[in-house]
This record gives sequence, structure tokens and C-alpha cells, in this order.
Amino acid sequence: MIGYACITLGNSVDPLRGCTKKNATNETLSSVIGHNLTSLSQALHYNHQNNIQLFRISSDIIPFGSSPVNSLPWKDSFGEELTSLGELVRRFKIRVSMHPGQYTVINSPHQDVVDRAIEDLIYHASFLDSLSLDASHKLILHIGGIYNEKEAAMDRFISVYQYLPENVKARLVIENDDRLYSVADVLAISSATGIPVVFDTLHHEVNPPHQNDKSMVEWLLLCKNTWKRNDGCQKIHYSQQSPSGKAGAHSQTIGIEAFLSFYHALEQYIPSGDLPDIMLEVKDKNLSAVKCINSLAHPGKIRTLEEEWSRYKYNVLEHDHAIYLKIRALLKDKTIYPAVEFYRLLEAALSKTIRPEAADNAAAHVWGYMSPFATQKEKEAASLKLTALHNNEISSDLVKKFLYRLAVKYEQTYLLDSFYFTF
DNA sequence: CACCGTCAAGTCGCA
DNA sequence: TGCGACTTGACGGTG
Repeated sequence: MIGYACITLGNSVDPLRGCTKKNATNETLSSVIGHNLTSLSQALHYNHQNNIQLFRISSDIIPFGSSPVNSLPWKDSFGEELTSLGELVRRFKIRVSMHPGQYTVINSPHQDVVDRAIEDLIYHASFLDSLSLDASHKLILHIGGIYNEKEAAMDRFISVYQYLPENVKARLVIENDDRLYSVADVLAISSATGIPVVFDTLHHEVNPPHQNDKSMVEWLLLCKNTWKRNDGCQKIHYSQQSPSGKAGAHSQTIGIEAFLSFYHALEQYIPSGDLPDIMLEVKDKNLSAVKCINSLAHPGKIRTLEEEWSRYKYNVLEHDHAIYLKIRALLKDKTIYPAVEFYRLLEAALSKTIRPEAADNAAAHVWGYMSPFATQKEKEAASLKLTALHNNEISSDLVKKFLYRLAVKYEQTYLLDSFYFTF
């Protein structure tokens, strides 16, 4: 399976809400939780409709879930919602996970930090428990800090682990990070504790073991051995270096070519029924998940690519008119399934900078959906905005927001389902 | 309504 | 001892 983390781009899932500590009244918390559970339900439906069976639930689903700031008995007051969310997860056969961030540290020398970290793990595990999910739905944790003494810090991790509640231990898996604990370190902790290891490809590239005597696939296979029957199949994190960012920064999108060569390398060592679940960590989230899934579909349907094209076409148009025409031509032949070539062209277009004339052209196409219904006032506003965009006097974001409001008003679902307003 | 500083968390490097 | 950087997306106050 291939999946993505926390956020579903596009217009089919309402973003999660949050609040600050000082605004965290019971009323606010309750309304945010209600909203967020609805959002999760939307995400599960989106994933199901798009053949995505791997999804990370955001730690922010319950604001201040492990803090005294939130004393709401949310498991009870949202019991029905949680039960039906769990049913959805099982019905859709989606494997979910949660991933406390870098600030949840159980190997700290400070007892209060450890206590809060344990509370945080309990919160995460109890959220998954509240959905009645089995132990293959995991909780991913980094090892923590080093504190000038790595051996001792690793020992502390191991001894704290022993005393974690059973429902946390049943779900806990550990991951190599991009600075401190390499896959070799994490495997050492795994052999002392039996905790399964999530292999993170980019962290491994940025922070390889000191004695790096193995290929990436060999390390990945060692991690595979740490997954036992009840844990479900091996999970890994896959991401690519952002060309513009610092080392370890995630890319905007998953480059399909590099992804496929990685995947095909795995296929040479692992039988197809036993390949790991791959969590993509990437800025464009579900968009890359769909891309990778479609690119691996072996008898793929051209219809799937046509639907993808309908979502991306105006984004492509505003980046590169020539590629827009190329993709249109590529999808003319309904007897083939040119997924990889399609995404290659898509990536080529979207990586180009937008020129004002092209942005104007795309906006004019989009405006064409609304213009038959628009009021005189809206027509005048549109004309002004499009001209200003053409002359590079206003940002295309501004024009998109204007067009988005009209698309909502006139219920242009074709546009609302597209990514034109997304990025 | 656009903009941008702030918020949460813990560690680590550097004064 | 203390402070800023690091990370992330949304909040929330300002203009």
C-alpha cells in the first residue's frame, strides 16, 4: 500500500482546526473536536474513493490531547463518532497510524519531559484504541535526544519502554531520524526490545550509520525482520530531498521516475505479496500518493488518467501551454495507459515558473465556467482582474480566490474538484 | 481580507 | 544560564 500523512489537499476534506491554550475552553475544544472528527471521516472517504489504504492521522485531531489543558472526556462524548470512524477504517481496509513529533521524547534525562511524553503516547494509543483498531495500526516514535552520551540515552529509551502501558507497546514502532539516531542505532534498540523499525529513506540518506557497510535495500530488509505477525506488514517512510531546501527537507512532489526505480529495486528482493507499506512524506500529500498508485497500476484504466487530467489541467495550462497540448494528445489514444509519461509531463509543467500571460489564459478558461451565470457586477470585476493579471499587476492567488468564490456560488463542481484553487 | 507574528513542543549549539 | 534555531500548520491580531 501507498499512503500519505495527515492532510488531504483539494476541496474534498475540510482542514483540521485547532486553538491556542488561552482559547481552549470546553466549548471551543468540543467544537474543534467535532469538526476534526468530521474532517477525518471525509479524509477516510476520500482515501477510499482514491484507492488509498494507508493514512496517517494527525496528532492534532484532538487538540491538546495529552495535556491538562484539555480535560474533556472526548472518548465518551464523541463515542458514537469514534465508533463509526473505526467502522469506516475497517470497512475501507485502511491502515492508519499516528506519529508524535520530534517533541515527544521518552529518553530525556528530565523526568517531567518523560512523563509528558508518556502521556502523549497514551493519548495517541488511546485515540487508535477508541476506533477499536488492531495492533497493525501503528504509533511511530523517534528515539529522542543524545545528551552527550548516546549509549546512556539509548539505554534510557529501552528502560522507559519496558514500563509503557501495554496498549502503547502493542502499537509502538521506532524510526531512524535525520540527525541523531541512524537505522543501525534504531535496529540495536529494536533487538533489545523487539520494537519494529520504520525505515525512513531520506533520513537514512541524510544520516547514515557510521559503519555504513550495507546498501539501502539491505538496511530496509533488516528492518523488515523486526515486523512480527501482529504488527502487520513492514512499513517504511519514503521521501525525496527538496531541491531548494536544506538536507532532509521534503520535496514538493514525489518525482515519479526516482520513486519507480526505488520501488522496482525493492521488487527484486521482496516477493510482490510481501512488499512494505510506503508512507510518502511530501508536501503535495495525497496528490503524490495518487500519482504513485496510478503509476504502479498494472492494468490501469485510461479513465483514471483522464480524471487526473481534469484535476490538473488548469494548473498545467498556467505553467506551460505546450505541455498542456502534449498531455491532451497523449490521452487521445484510449487503448493505452501512459501513466508514467503523463506524470512525467505533469511534473515538467508544474516545475516551471508561471508567466503572467499563461496565468491569465488559465484564469480566463476557468472564468468561462462561471461567465454564463455571473451578474453584471461579477463580469466587470472578472474583466478587471483578468486584465490586471495579464499585466502582472496582481497576484494569481488573488484572482484564484475571486474565481473560487464564484465557483462555490455557482456550484461548479468540475472546478471545485480540480486542483486549480489548491496550488 | 491579506499579511505576518505567534503558538505548541524539547533539544542543542552558542554566548 | 539563557536564548535562538529548528519544524509545522493553523491561529489570531493588525492594518
